[in-house]
Order: sequence, then structure tokens, then C-alpha cells
Amino acid sequence: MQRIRRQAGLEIEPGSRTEPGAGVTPRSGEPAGQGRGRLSRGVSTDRRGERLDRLRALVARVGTLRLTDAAQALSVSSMTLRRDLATGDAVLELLGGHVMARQGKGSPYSLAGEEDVHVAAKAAAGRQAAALVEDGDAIFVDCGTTMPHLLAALPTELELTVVCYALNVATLASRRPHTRLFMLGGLFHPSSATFLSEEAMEGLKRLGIAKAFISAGGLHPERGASCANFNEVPVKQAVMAQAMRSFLLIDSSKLGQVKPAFFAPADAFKRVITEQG
Amino acid sequence: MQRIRRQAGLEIEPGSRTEPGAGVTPRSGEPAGQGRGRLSRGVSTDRRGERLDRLRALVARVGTLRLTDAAQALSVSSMTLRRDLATGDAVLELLGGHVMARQGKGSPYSLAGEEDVHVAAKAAAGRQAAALVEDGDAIFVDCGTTMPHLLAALPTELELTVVCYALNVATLASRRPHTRLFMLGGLFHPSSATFLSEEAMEGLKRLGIAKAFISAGGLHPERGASCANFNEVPVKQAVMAQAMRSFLLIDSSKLGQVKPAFFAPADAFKRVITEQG
DNA sequence: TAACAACTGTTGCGATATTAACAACACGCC
DNA sequence: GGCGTGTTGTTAATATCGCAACAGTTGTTA
Repeated sequence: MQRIRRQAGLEIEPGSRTEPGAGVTPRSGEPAGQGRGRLSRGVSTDRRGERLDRLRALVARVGTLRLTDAAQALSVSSMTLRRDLATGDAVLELLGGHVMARQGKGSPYSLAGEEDVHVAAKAAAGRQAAALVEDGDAIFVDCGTTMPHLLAALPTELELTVVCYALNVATLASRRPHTRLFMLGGLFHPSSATFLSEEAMEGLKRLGIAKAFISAGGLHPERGASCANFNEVPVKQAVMAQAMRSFLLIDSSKLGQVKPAFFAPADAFKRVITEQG
Repeated sequence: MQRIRRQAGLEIEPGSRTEPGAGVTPRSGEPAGQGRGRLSRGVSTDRRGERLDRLRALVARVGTLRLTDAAQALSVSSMTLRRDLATGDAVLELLGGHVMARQGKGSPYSLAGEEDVHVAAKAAAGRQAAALVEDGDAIFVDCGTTMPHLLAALPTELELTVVCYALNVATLASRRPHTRLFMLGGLFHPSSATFLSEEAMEGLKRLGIAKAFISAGGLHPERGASCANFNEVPVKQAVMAQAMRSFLLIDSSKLGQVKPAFFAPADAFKRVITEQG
């Protein structure tokens, strides 16, 4: 309890454990004038939109706060905010009594044993890969769902330079201390959450990369490594040509698989990292 | 209740509302062998770290899940996971019964009226700016804390091209449907969450921008617009030179202020947008 | 002005989360 | 083998959340 209360960073006077204006005259905290329109039409002064705006702003600043605290901050009852958020805001979400930026991509997931093994495998593979990274390294981190495990497994103390072109990777890497982050920009591709452009390919040539961690959708002993999106191919190839050493980071379920876009033969990698080794 | 349950995307057979192995033989779900070390030292097989790894992986995939579901997925009791998370994981956080990636930057915030007014002002200014955007526009969105309000205020139906170089803007824009997102890459600057590079400046020249929304830390009637970070200056200037129309988007508290880095005279903007107009 | 609709606040109840305390088990050590 | 330590599961007590129904207020409409 204390942990969460502390997180909010504000104190409520010990006496009043109830809602802001409990029992007293309702809506005394605001000027309470200037007309009110209906919500169904987007015209006139829209109180709900205004509240959500202020709430969005609050959340943008503090990351997360309790619904009751938010209600107090906006001088409305928690029930009102609850109703506002229930209308389905594009940005905000109410989860377990806390207001936060929507984060689940809504991707449905099944907890069938199979998938769970995959996840554990990816995490293990990420740990294995992280063990190869040394202090001071400049590493390239590819796109995909396995790479976040690599970043999570990297000790925070390491002083690194991370080169990436995927949004999820950049977000994680940007939060690391002692980390220089270089991102390749360009047009956003939602399927892989990557940014691709001609200029980025040019810029890549100026970067010294000690170790490149490449992802793949499949690795076939004869056909080599392949991925689902054709547009990733030039980047992967350019990085591999540029980097001192390239590692293929996949979980073992990818072995023997084949995806539409081939980008490298199997022997192009210094090593193939899976959860086993 | 249903809303949250649905979010998790899995069903538990109606009969058992309790913990996984409730009442039955304890720890029957796992092989339960292979030795167990102590946690204080990081050596030997570390069950807690392993669980957290798998949990991190799960969270990375689904964004958020209920603690009870996570416990079931990892075949441990929710109490164990609760204890694991209480040790203070760097990535994960337990909030209101849901496990998620840590998001609060831990920035302390005060709820003094002043700040709250600022937030409301920024939200209002964002709405005003959003009203200028038309379907099919290519817009540039600068960095700063005001810009998210602009994005939040843009109707989802609009078909847009968004050009940006700030991580927070990119994250929001990437979630919009019907939106082409182009990001300028480069080296990450934590103070403003922006990416800057020579190549990006080159790439900028090839982009057609109808409307540019520029932020500033201050606007002085004689000295012009200024910001806190010098490295933003070239980008702002290049964008303004490139764009058909440039708008300065600030809240009124910035009026009359002066920051270290000047980047444009006041009359360089087609219009200055504040919460009033 | 009266009637109506929309919005907000309050209350109460059921469901859920949180914590502490206790019991059961596995491992390492002597 | 016996013992102690550390880890995990269970239970119960408490606090909090989520929802629904109701009541009061405000602004709009006839």
C-alpha cells in the first residue's frame, strides 16, 4: 500500500478519506458557469473532452497516477473520471484503479503451452546474447520481439552505443543510462515497427559497429536466414556488411523455417544464438 | 470487470476461481528439481531471476496482464510473483493487480494550481493547433511536452503524414491509423528526447511539409523564439525553411520568456498558437 | 415558466487486490 | 540423518476497486 501511495507523490490530509467535496456543497471547487453543451455533438464547451485533455496532460507528465488522485487534481469525483474513461479514450486507459497511457497493442495472445515456451526461449536467447556484449561496445540491435529480451538482459552499468531502427528497441534503449543511442530514421512500417529510408542507409556507412544482433523469421540450413518483410532486407544486409561480427539471435522454433525474404546465408553469421547455444 | 478480463484475452474455466494449484499437491506443475541457490548471491540457478525474465518476456509481448494470469502462465502462485516484483525490478512494475513495463519516469510532481493551469493551457493550445490540420496534410511535429496534446487532439479519421524527430511524438503517431509516419533519425538527446544527425537534415530536404508546428521555450517580442537546447536549432530552422507554413505552438506562459538558443524571429511564423489564440 | 434531457455526485454492495502470518517443502551443511 | 535456512503456497483479515442505482443540479427546449 505504501509503495503505491508513495508513487503518487502527494498527500491527502489524514482526516478526509472520502471524495473531494464529500458532503459539502457540490462543485464548489470551480467557477461553475459558462454554459454546457451536450456531448453527443462535438460543439460548444465540451467538459468531458476538457477533462480528458487535462488528464492526458497529467499522465504525460507523471506516467501513472491513481484514479482518486486524478479526480482530486481535476476537482471532480472519481466516478466522473471513471465514466469519461469508459467512453474509450484513444490515449488513456484505466487499469486497476490507475490511469495511464494505453499500452497493450491489443494483440490477442494465447497462453497455450507452446507460446509460453517460446517466450521463455526468447528470454533465454536474449540472455545468451547479452553475455557477448562487453563494456564500451557499439552494437546494432535488429527489430522483432526477441530483441527487447536482449536489452533487458544487458547489465545497466555497461557503457554502450546502441544502433537501431525499430521503435520498440529505441524506446527501451532510450531509458538506459550510460547508453548512446543512434536511431536510423525513415518511413514507419507498422508490421515490424521499423523506420526505413535511403538517408538512413547512407548514415549507416559512417557508423562503426562491433557486434550486430540480427533477427530472423526462419533459418534454413541451405537457404539461409529469412524474414517476413522485404523492406528489412537492405538494412540487415548493410549492417552485416558493416559490422565486425554478426550474430543471428533467434529462438529454436525458427530453425528449419522459411520466410518470404531471404537476406543472408547461414554461414554469414559469426554465431547463431538460440536459447540453447 | 468484463472490460479488464477481456483485455487479458484468456479464459479460465469457470469452476476454479482460485489459484492454480489450490488445495491440491503443491508445485505439481513443474519438474521441481535441479537445485536451488540463494538469492542474495547471483550465482547458481536463480529461480527468481528466471521467473522475472519470463515475465518480462510476457509483458514485452502483451503489454499488460493481470498478476493472476501471469502466475498461471508461469505456473507459480500469485504470491510468489508478488514477492518477486516487490524486490524492485528495473523493468517491471505491479500496479493495481496488473503487471506492466515500468512507465512513470519517477519524476516527482506537485499538484500546485500553477502547474495544473499550465497543463490545461497546453491541452487547449494543442486543440487549437489541431483545428488547423486538414485531411491529407503533411505536418511536422516538433519536440516538447506540448506536442502530444496536438496529436491527441487530432481526429483519428484524418489521413495524415507526420514528420517528427522526437521519440515521444513518434510513439504516439505510430499508434494512429491512417497515418504515414516519417521520423528523422540520429543520435539520441535525452533532454529533449530527440534524434539528430546530418543525414536526417539531408533527408528533410526531400520532404514536402504543408504545416510545421514548432515548439519553443520562450517567445520574446523583439528577440524572437528560443529554446533550451542548441542542438534543436538547425532542425527547427531547416523545417521552417522547408515548410509552407510554420506555426509556433506554445502555452501563454512562454510569452516574454527567453531561453539560451534563439532560432527564429517572431514574424517568421504564420501564426502563434496559444491556448487563447 | 415548466418539462425535459444530460451530466455529475453519492451511496451501497460485490469483486478484487494487498498484506501479514503461518505451514510445507527443498536444499545445504555439519 | 538431523537441523537450519530460504523459498513457496495457503489462509485470513483488511483495504480498495468497480459497478449500478439513485438523487441533485444545470442547461435546453417547448
